[in-house]
Amino acid sequence: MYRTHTCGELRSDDVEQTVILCGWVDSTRDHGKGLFIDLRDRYGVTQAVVLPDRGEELLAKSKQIRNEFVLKIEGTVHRRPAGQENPRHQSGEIEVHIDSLEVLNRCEVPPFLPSQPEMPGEDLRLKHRYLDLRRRGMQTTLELRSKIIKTMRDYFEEHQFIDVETPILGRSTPEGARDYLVPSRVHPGSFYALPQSPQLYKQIMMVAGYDRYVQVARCFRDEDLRADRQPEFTQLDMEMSFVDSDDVIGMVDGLMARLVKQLRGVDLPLPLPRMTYDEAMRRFGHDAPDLRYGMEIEDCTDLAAEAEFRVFRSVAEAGNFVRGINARQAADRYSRKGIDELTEFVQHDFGAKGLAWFKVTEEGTLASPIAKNFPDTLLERFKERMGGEPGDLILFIADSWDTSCRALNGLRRRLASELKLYDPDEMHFSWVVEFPMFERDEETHRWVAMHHPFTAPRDEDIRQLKDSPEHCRAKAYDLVVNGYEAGGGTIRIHDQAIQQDVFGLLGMSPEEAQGRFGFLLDALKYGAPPHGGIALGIDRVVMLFGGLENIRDCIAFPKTQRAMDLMTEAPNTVAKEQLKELGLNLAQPPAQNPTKN
RNA sequence: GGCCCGGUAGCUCAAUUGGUUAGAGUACUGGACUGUCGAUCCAGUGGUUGCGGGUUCGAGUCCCGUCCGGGUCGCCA
Repeated sequence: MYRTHTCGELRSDDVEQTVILCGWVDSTRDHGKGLFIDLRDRYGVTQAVVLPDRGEELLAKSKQIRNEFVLKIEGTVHRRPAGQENPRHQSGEIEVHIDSLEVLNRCEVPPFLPSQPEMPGEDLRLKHRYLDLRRRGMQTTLELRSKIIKTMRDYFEEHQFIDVETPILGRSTPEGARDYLVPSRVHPGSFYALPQSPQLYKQIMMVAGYDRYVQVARCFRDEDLRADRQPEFTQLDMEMSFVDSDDVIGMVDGLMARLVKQLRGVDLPLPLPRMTYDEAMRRFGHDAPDLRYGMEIEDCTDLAAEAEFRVFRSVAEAGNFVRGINARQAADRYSRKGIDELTEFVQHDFGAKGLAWFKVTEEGTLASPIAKNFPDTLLERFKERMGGEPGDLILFIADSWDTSCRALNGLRRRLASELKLYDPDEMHFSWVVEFPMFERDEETHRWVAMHHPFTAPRDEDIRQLKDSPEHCRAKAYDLVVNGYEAGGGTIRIHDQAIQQDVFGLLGMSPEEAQGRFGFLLDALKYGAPPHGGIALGIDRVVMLFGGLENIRDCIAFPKTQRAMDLMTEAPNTVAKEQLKELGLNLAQPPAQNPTKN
């Protein structure tokens, strides 16, 4: 028998029991005639003691022990001497007096210790992920992840969903993100694509009559990485038949309440609040606003139009916008230099032309280098519109709608973080609904689907599909948590005529559409029920419930910003024979393996 | 692809606006110690300052290039 207990479960009730524990050496404290060993596994840490009276042999053996050795110890559980309990460990009231000890495996001197107080560099953590995953923080996160997925599966099972796996090797559909491609050996020159999501398959499941489908699905997108984006990620993907937006949203509301109850022991009030896309852009400049704090955008374009200040007036006259936010009581927190940094930030990151600012003085007036360009009465109206109180810092962006949205959202997030306007433990759930059906492609000026081309328009917008597509809103909904898009979904088009109209708007002929999505269009002809669904980003949900700042910490084996796995050194070159078998020639010789530097 | 930050001992960091032999904590090695829990005390090993080039009497420090890690804009239906 390897062990009778784990390193996290012994308590004072177990005193006098003979036990066997296995685990890794977290640390040792050598006192000469005896020594202490903290033995660790994923359940906890138990202190084991080699007492001075247990003989030379055991003592000598125990002195060979080093950090991260794998041990099996046998001994008896004892209550610790009074006053020597360690409240930092759950097993801190007891210790195991070692009778015999076996080194199951040695460990080379590790590049870092799982229990060391300083966090090692991320590249080192990823290279030696097996050591990193021994850290308590990673264990906690992976346990949380497992619990979240279990809760999701239980919930959907209770609601009659059926878990169906869909192919990983699929077909490239040139909409959306860049595909990861897999060459076919059997069909030289042809490629599979890894799924960006199981979107089309789950719709086909609906046609097939499996009216409630769910899957924990791995998805792949070959785009640049971010703190919250990995090339390979996991979605909780679901789809339902005979439903409209409210049904899908309600189902996810229930799931979120279940998760919050299960993981935080709190009742989440339902239904979750909803806001339209237009309102989100107007009030927050972003389709996934962080609602843990206020600092909403106010539109002052009408006031700007009255100003002699040319920057403001010309923007207003050109049909653009002067909008601002009020950072309450932040006037003292941002010096002239600090505001210069904010200016550079909005110019550089969002292409804003500039940043106009006012500080509300003790006397209640607006102070700013540009204040002299405004009559006092107008300044007063700006202040009133922005709700300015003494000590506030008011910031304005005068620019196009898009740029002002982007810049103000950027400012809002940055200021909230710097001013600590939110409790990092708090979670705020909401929905953003009624997204536009289409948006203009900047380069080609053609309409492109904002979500995907199968998204259904709102019933009341179908009439204007052809005449004014820009006003056409979709049955689309995003779940937003703390300023992150945690998930998104739509009701799909099940009407052939509408689907063809949408394709037409997107500049796709029926033949072209047939070529790209023929299998889906065919399926939709054979009795497709009204249906819709949603996909939740599980990695992000874990990140949010875990209060973490990047998605890599939620994934056992993540990739770096350059999409490398530092442990396995994937991707890597392959043998010439493998390429030949696939009928592939490299246009360029492969680059030197970058990790070798 | 652009911009920003970082790379110094195994690890985490320091090193005066370019100036002596690049330091500290920790880990590691050896020794001491009967109750520690970030054990303590003593001693020791450990460096191509990511890599390549340049400026200079002199470069960890300045310049150019490059690689790696991170953040971000573009991108991500």
